[in-house]
Parts: sequence; C-alpha cells; structure tokens
Amino acid sequence: MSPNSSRPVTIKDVALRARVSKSTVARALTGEGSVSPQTLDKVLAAAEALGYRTNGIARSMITGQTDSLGVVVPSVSAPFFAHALGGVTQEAREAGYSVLLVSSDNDLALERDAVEMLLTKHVDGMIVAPVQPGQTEHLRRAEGFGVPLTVLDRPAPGLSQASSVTLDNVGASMLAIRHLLELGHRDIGIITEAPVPPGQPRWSYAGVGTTFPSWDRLEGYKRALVDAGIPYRKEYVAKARYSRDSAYEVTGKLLKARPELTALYCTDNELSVGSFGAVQDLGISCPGELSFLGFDDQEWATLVRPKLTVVEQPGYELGRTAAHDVLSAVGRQTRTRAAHSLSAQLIIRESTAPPRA
Amino acid sequence: MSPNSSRPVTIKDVALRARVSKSTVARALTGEGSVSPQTLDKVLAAAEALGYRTNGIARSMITGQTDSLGVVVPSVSAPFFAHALGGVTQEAREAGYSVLLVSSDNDLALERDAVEMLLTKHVDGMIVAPVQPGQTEHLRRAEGFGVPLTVLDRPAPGLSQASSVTLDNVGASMLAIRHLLELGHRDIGIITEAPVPPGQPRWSYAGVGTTFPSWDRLEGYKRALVDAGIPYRKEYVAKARYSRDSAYEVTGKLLKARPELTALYCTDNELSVGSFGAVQDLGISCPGELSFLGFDDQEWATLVRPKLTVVEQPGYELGRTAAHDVLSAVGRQTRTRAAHSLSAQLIIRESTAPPRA
DNA sequence: CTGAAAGCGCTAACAT
DNA sequence: ATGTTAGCGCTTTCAG
Repeated sequence: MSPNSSRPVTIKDVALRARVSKSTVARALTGEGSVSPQTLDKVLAAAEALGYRTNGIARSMITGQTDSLGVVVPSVSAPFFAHALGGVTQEAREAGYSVLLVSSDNDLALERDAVEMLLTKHVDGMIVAPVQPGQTEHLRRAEGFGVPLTVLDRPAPGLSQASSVTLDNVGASMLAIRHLLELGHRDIGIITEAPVPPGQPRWSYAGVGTTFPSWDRLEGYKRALVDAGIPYRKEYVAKARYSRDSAYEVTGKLLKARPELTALYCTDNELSVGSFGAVQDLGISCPGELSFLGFDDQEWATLVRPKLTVVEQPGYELGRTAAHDVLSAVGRQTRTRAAHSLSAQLIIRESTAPPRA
Repeated sequence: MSPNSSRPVTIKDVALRARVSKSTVARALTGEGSVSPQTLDKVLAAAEALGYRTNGIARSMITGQTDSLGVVVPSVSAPFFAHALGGVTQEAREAGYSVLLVSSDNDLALERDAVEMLLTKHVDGMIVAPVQPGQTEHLRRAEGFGVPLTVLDRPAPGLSQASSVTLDNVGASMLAIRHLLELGHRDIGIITEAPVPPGQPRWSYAGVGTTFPSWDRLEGYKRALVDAGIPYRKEYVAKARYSRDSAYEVTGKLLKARPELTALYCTDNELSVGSFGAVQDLGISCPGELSFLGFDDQEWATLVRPKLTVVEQPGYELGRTAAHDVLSAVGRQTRTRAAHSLSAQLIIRESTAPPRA
C-alpha cells in the first residue's frame, strides 16, 4: 500500500517481486505490447503491493512528452483570467493534460522568464495572454522550439505559427452601442482604457484590429455610431487608466463637461466598477437621467440597483477554446494557424432605457 | 539564436562546438565546480549561438527535484481561490518554483486523481484545499511519498505530517457578531451553509475546530453570543445550500418567520449575494430596519447601496502563507508541522447601524 | 510472449 | 581545471 523504505519504489522493485524482467513490467503497466494474462496479474499485484507509482519524469525523458500545458496570464486573480483559467484547466484535464501556471503580473520581463521556464520544463504546448501585443520575440522563440502556442485575449502580430483566441471586441461594442441607439440615445459617452501606459513606446504595425482589446472596443463604438449616421465626437470619449479610481474620476469629469449625454458605456469591468460608483455618488438617477452599460457580467451587475445591462464576455469559453486549440496541435507536424474570435453577448437588464424626452 | 535543425540542441552539441567535454559545459552552465574564465566564455558563446536551453526533465531526473509545486483547489475561478492562487503563484515564483495547477471541481474522485498525477509528476511539494475534510487517504499517500503537503482553507484531520493554513473562522464570526452586539443588536440572524451535502456521510473525529469553515463560523456566532450573556436560539439560524439562490430563499423565510430580527449575518460570499438580494427585493430598509453583515470583501460590497460591512478574509495571504510553508519544507528532512490560522478583518461600512428603538 | 541491452540528456563522483 | 565514467527510471528496439 505504501512505500516501506524511504527509497522510492521503481519498476525494478516491481520486476523483482513479480519475478519478471523490467521490460515485462513496463509492457504490463503501459499496455503497450503483449503480456500474458497471468504475468499481467502478477505484475499488477506486485505493483499494488509495493505502492508503485510510475516516475513521470523518467517517462517524459523518453517519450519527449510531459503531458502538460504552460499557461501565462497577466493576473491569476482578475475575474476574467480566473474564468479563462477555469476553462483551460477543465479542457486540459479532460485531455489528460495538466497545467503549469505562471503569472506575468503584467510585467514583460516576467513574461519572458515565464516562457523560458516553460520551455525548460518542456511543456507540450503554451497558452499566453501577452502583456504587450507588440513584444513577441520570446514567443517566437517558443515557436522556434517547436512548441505549439496559442495566444489568448490579446492578439500577437508577428507570430507566424501561433493561433489566437480573442473576443470579437469590435463586435462587442457594436452590440452595446446598437442597443443604446435603438433605445433612442444619440449622445453616448464612453469610458475606455488609455491605449498606452505613459512612458511606454507605442507599437505600430500594419495590422487591422490586432491591438489591445480596449482599442478595438473603442473602434466598435465608432463604427456603430458611423453606421447609424451619427458623427463620432471625441469629446464623448474619456480615457482612464486601468483602475476603478481612475474611471471614477474620469466619469465625473466627463459627465460634468458633457451634460447632454444620455448614456454611458464602459469597455471593461474594472472601469465599469469605478464609473458606476461615480454615477451613484453623483446622485444621477439611472436609467432615468442616464443609461449605463457595463462590460463583463460579474456578480455585482445583478446586485446593484438598477441591475446592470452589460456586454458579457465568455471567459470560460475563451480559455477552453485556447486549450482545445493547442491540444489539437501537440504532436502534430502540420500546424494549422487558427484565429478564433468569440462573440460577446448583450444582457439587457434595468440600467438602460429610452432617454427622457 | 534559434535551433537550426529540428533535433533539440543538447549539452553535447554545445560541448562539441566549444571543444570541451560535456561535464565542463555542465559546470559552466550550472555554476557548480570551477571553470576557467576563457572556457566559460567559450561555452557561453557556443550555447548562445546554438540557442541551447537546459532540458529540465533530464536535470530533474538526476537532482530529484522538479522545482514545482502542485496545487489542487475545488475551483479555479471562485474569487476566494483565485486570490489564494495569486498568492501561491507569487510566492512560488519568488522562490524559483512553478505551479502545477489542478482543479478538483469539488469532486473527491477528481481530487484523488489530481494528487496521483502530481505524485507522478514528482512535484516538490503540494498544496491542497480538500473537498471533504474527512477524506484524506490520498493525502496520506502523498505524505507516504515524502512530499511536503500543506492543506489550505479547510483543515484535514488525520494527517500526521501536513501543515495547514486556514482562516480563524471562529474568530471571524466573533468579530462580526461582537460588532453587531456593540451596536446594540440582540436578535441576530445568521445564514450559513448546511453542514453536509444531503446523502453524504457525516465525518466524525474527535478534533476541535477542525471542520468545514462554515461550521466554525457558526460556532463563532454562538460563542460571541454566549460570551455576551445572550442565549443562542436556533430559530435564528437558517441553513442554506451553497448557492445564492438557496440563500435568497432561506433569507426570505427567516425574515418572515422572525420579524424581531434586527440584524443578519452571512457566513460566506455566495450566501451574502443571495441573502442581500433577498433583503433588497423584500424592500427592507438597510440599515434602518435591518443591519446586514456579509462575508468576504468582494467588489460588489462597495457598489451596492448601502455599502456593505463585511468580514474580510485574506485570500491572497492564505495562499502566500501556504506556499511559503511547503517551500520551507522541501528538501528538509525534519518536517515542522505548523498550523497557521490567519485572522479575518472587520470592515465597517454602511450596512450596519444601531437597531431602531 | 518475454528478457537483455541501449540510451533519453543531464549531473556527480572519480580520475587525471 | 578538465575529461571519463556511471548512472537517474523508464521505454524501446532487438533477440530469443
């Protein structure tokens, strides 16, 4: 049942006890090759008695597989990534894979280290949500090692082999804005993340729609407006840092400067938190005076009054899809470079209504 | 820079190129033993040129270490565990360890599988948040393999070697109830998780305070009351299944049956969500007619009106402590069996006030 | 169907 | 300071 000595039980011990050779034990235990029923029994019994457990390290050494997936995310506890991670672990487990998790803490250097470490550990595939979509040398290095890679949430241009799994961010915003438009709103404000952290270089590349999620979400806002024949006015867009406090502040300013706004749209959960807080503290009646449309369907969306209309992003599904995609590539020679774009969903609740005449 | 052929670059290739022996390369790369500055340069240059990367598998095979921690949690995306996981990964990274993550999905069988897998993968230590505190054979098996284990969130009696890191659940409730008592409340209701899922066996063991968190939280409620000379009345405790819907329902019933209640305390975030929702929907003014005290400081607590007074549990710290604890045990012969009990904090906001005279 | 032998990539004595 | 040798525990030819 349990190992009697302190030295780990090896296949050799099992062989000795079952009075067969190491190779026979291996065959019996792995199911490869043929073994007579009786010897199979003997071996199994011996293994059981000794509390034998295969040494995965040794096995990996030979097979070249570790049955594990490396995952790098900017934050483990942020709800979106937590959900995505849930999807990844689920899918991985079903396929018999385990997950080697590293958080990059939104730090490019740490992300690089993480990738190197995963390479050293010989993961069979990698999923990474890159900190900076423009910085991808380290990811290219992973590709060079022949490790299947799929990029999650934020696209990574410049990778030749990698698949990507992202939310259709443009579409998500269009969904939101069209809803507001249909209700009759014309003056719609938007709280969105400032594109580049101050002091950081601007990455430029000639791609379409392959940037930070928030850029695309702003793009969708514009497009929905223009499609409806309504001019895009940049006085209606307020850029915040990625924090609720910043969103709180920025919302207050925007609403004061633009009293004609009848609706407000936030492009992220964190921003929604701050922004909605501001709306509440300002004593603005919602949806009476102002319709509010948030991003992400976190639990607070239904606890707050009015219950929030939101754009929901399928975090779990994104994770699952990413895992499914890498998994389908491991062991295969030919790599199919897929670009999955999942759709968001609009959940209409109480915080949006027609504007007051 | 990158591997030129498809065959992985090994230490042998580097040796060949640098015109030294394999062992010299090993010494140069690991820093163990002494190497002349010139050969060091040569080796480093060769490794760089070839894009060499140590094969961690092979190394682990020899050293017997994998520099990785196994982590098993009931859910990856639940806020509490997500935060704990954040703490674990952080601490692990700082120590140069990586995290092998598995979700047990609250399923004992999956938890067993997970532990077995981690054993196979030869993690250097394990952190598990057990699904059922009473079922620990698989964990004992891990101990048998000499893998340091620390149990997180829920205690696991019957383990001889394992450390544990838990919240002081009794203390947490006492904090909450004493606050209510000081405000002048005498009739305090409590919504708590039903101890045992229906159809499950009851685990019994002669331990103190070593059970499900929710049991201890109920215990703290009793104790605070008794300490204050107020009789414990079981008509004031409502047991819910672990779901917001159940809490919602149960809250409604309790409040109807016991209109004399002036305060309500919930022993878990999930239950708080449902319960607070019920209070809102019932149109009960809070804190005017009823004070409400929730568990866990999730983001919704400050978004809802009134802002919630809550007992906050330090999820990140719990994870960090757990990781620190296992890590301190790896490689050591003597195991120090520590039982860390972290304190909760009371955050007083607007949902609690003196009862109406 | 079974055993003997080779070797995965690396490190750790042991020589030199 | 460097090279040689011997494995780590397992899978996998290759014989028998």
